[in-house]
Amino acid sequence: MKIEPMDGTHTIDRRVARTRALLQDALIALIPERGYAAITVDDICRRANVGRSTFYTHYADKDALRSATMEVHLRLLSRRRVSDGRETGKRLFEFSLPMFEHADAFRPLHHALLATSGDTIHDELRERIRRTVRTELAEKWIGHDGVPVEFAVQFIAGAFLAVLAWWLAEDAGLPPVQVDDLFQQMAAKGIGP
Amino acid sequence: MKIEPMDGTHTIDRRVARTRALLQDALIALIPERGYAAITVDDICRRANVGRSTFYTHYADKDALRSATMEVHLRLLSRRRVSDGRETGKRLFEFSLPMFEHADAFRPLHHALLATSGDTIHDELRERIRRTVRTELAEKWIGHDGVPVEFAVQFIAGAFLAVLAWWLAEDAGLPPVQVDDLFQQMAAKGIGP
DNA sequence: GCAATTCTGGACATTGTGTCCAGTATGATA
DNA sequence: TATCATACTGGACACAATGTCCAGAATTGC
Repeated sequence: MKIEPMDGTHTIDRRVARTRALLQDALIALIPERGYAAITVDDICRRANVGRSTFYTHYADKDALRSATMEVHLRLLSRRRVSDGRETGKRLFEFSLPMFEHADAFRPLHHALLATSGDTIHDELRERIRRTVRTELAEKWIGHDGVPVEFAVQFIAGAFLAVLAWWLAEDAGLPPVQVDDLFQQMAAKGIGP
Repeated sequence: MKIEPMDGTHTIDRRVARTRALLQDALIALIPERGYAAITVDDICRRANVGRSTFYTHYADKDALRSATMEVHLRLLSRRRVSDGRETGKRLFEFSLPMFEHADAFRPLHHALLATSGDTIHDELRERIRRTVRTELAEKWIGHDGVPVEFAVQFIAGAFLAVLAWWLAEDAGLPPVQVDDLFQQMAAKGIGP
């Protein structure tokens, strides 16, 4: 197995490229079906029509394959962002549109990467939070500007869980009331002035 | 093994209670150390000083233990919210403060439940998004009202990923430009008028 | 105290992992 | 097209973890 040049200058053996592509595609195809955790190396190989021992000459394990797959596509994404000529400037969150566009173009991949099936540990809690937010918004929120309620639900629930996780990881202690204040404030007014 | 009454009316065998508590505590203690995925049933039992065969008389597998553990604590949370007498009214997101408070009171549990260690599938992407947001905010954002930059990073990154996942799951197609618009709008102005 | 229930440790079949190898097929190069 | 280097293959192996089962010991509820 030749070492792949970092700059992508010269091509690698066709067989290598073929095998890796088959394995990556197989993984992407399988994730929505059973969820990442339930997939075995053997599953991937059978789907890809690749010998199991071959798998291990390319990737150390299932996680390595996943990482490599992500790496390839996120690299594509960065390249696109640089080369598409939109001027980079003062507008906040310029990453978002290219990301949405890339996700749209590679739906199966991104769907696989973000599917709740990937890992069940957060899912129950997430769903619970979403339900709560949904209920509150339905009762007290006058949707405006054609923002779908469900969009707001996802936005708020996602932000909340991220903040909660961060706050718990940082032992440096804001008291609960204070984090909550920040959350309420940003949920209500956003990031702008 | 007696069936536990749904209403919690009468108590169960002391041994059962003891064993279950030991197992749940062991799981919570182990998650921050190795991450949920890497923990084996045997690990849990050794930590809890409980025979492995005993484990299986209480829970079908590791996931069942996790679910039960969450269930117990989320039940506590709902009960608290109802009974703490804060009037429920027009304010949005009343769930958040009780949740922050409960998380603070049961730090190890919630830390364990939300730790990125749980499952690695999203983590690389999450971290990447956070980095991007962090960079953009550092360059273009005049933090205000004493909102820590890192708080904003977590808030925005969390919201973005949740929205992205939802949009990909819903095949009903908003075009990328439109989702992005919604995202930008809500990130900037929040949910209020 | 006594019957009922739970805990225990060990054995077992099963599944998935990761390594290794000798033989075969295929691509790169000239 | 010939030849050499490299990649693929399938099967065997040791190992780790899962989930089931059991008979005996320990604890509990009454």
